[in-house]
Amino acid sequence: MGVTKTEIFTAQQNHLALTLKALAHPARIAILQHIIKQNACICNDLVEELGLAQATISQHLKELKSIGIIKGNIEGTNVCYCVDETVWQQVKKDLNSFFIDNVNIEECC
Amino acid sequence: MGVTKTEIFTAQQNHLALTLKALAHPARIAILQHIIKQNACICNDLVEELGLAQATISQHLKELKSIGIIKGNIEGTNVCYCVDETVWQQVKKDLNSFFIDNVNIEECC
DNA sequence: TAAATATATCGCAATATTACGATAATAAAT
DNA sequence: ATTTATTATCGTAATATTGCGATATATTTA
Repeated sequence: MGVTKTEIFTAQQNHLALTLKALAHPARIAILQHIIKQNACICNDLVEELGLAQATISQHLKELKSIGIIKGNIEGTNVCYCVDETVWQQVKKDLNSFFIDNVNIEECC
Repeated sequence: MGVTKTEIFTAQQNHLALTLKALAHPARIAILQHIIKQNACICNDLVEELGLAQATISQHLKELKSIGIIKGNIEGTNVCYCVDETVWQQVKKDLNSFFIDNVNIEECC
């Protein structure tokens, strides 16, 4: 018990859920917003900007990387993070599909 | 430790994160899709459709209700669930804002 | 009133998430 | 080579999530 039963859902449902989960934390939303605002940024910028420990920021970056929505380029001792445009657009598309495919909503009963 | 530090984020960031979290489970995505497909449905339909225990479905419905995206009308011993159109549109708008306000994405470094 | 039906809630066990200090790994600068 | 700077990973504590059986609640039917 206590484990999500992924086997009873479709690949699409599981994938969308994983994507949403990766985005479903205020720190990760803030990280994405900051990366986009600055076009790119290094881990330490986020530590100062958000006021979370370096280990915590690094962990959140890892989760965002896990769905591919950001990528990091090594530049000396820094790692420069930016959004992966292709994945970003795909996520946008997946969410739109979910909301647009289901348009004819009527009120209840 | 181990608790999300909501106080260091904006209300908008926290709200979007909560919304995404409520949607970030395959069962809840499946529930929403089924409700929309059937226009409305009762809890027991979902139990049979998804193959999760009645208590589990009820809990997932509660989480969806917590962000207001679904509402339930009591009809005898049944509760008829459907999407709250206003909230649905608002969620759609919030997500669009997040993705559309951040359009000029460039590749990294 | 009693039985049947549908849903919600409680309590619990298994697992996952969140945050952080400590430490490792890597590259630049001295 | 050693120090400095940046990031990743490990280990751990606190908390949250997931799923389900058992039970409570509420309405309908017999």
